[in-house]
Amino acid sequence: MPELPEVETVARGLQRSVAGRRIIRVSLGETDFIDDPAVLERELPGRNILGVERYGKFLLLRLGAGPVPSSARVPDAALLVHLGMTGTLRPQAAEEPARKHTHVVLLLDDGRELRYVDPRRFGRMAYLAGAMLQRELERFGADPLETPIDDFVKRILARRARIKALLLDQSVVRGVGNIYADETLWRAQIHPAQLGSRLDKAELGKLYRVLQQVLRKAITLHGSSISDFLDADGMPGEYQRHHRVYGREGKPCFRCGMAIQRVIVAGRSSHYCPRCQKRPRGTGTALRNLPERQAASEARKSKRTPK
DNA sequence: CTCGATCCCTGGACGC
DNA sequence: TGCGTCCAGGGATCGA
Repeated sequence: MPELPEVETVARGLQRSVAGRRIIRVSLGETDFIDDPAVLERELPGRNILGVERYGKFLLLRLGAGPVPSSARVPDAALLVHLGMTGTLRPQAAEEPARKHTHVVLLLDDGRELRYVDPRRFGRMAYLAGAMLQRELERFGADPLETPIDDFVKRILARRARIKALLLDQSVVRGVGNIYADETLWRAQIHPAQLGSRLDKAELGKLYRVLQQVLRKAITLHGSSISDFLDADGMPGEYQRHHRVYGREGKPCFRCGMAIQRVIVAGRSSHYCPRCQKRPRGTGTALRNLPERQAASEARKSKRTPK
């Protein structure tokens, strides 16, 4: 579940530990999560890692020219790495035995290996350069920590989906995932199924501020370690101790004591307080996934799934 | 445009 | 102890 704060944590760690290093050799294991494995093997050896940045939920390893003539004009190039649910990217001593599910190993010029390990292979890796890289990055929306409030508001109001879906939509804002969406909505006291376009100015302002607060606080605590997230130094994050709703179904709301509920909104489990986050008063789709309706939906589902 | 459903994948939780 | 089953989740894709 690496989201923006976790990816930021990893990016900072890698910036410290591998920026400036040169990639000597590439070894691949399973490659079904790599856009084009052959391109990695061809393009990475000899390239310098200029720096490591976060871009939404992606790590961006900026790559230098490598062994091409210095007269040649080299387009911007980068290795994009999405950690999916269970991915880790860490430099390790070459002597250290490779863990199971190690799929990409980049041998560095100092003898260490930058290893990508991902049991579920929900991640993604791609080498992109020039216009291809540009086009790929443009698919994504605004960085929630960088974009001004007017732009944030404009992006929400331009759509008619539920606010939870909009926060998760990487083309609206990049980097927010299920945990931080739920935590933000609880703190902003907005129901996840509320239509984004129905939020008033005050609610949108609060949402914007709370989202930034939550993400910034999580970054300072090195993210949330739910199951196995570790930063680039192998250390767990601490933000999970600040979770108010995520993973707290049935437990009392920190604000009012009511039991936290979990429903499916936008296809994702969504945790919220039914008292603090008032249900949408609107019509139509906004009401579809409320708990009382979900019971009926569950019943229907199990009926037509015999075995 | 937005929705739900489905697939991908493995490990961990759970029931028996 | 050892099965089987379910579930988690981001993102791509497809049909409604």
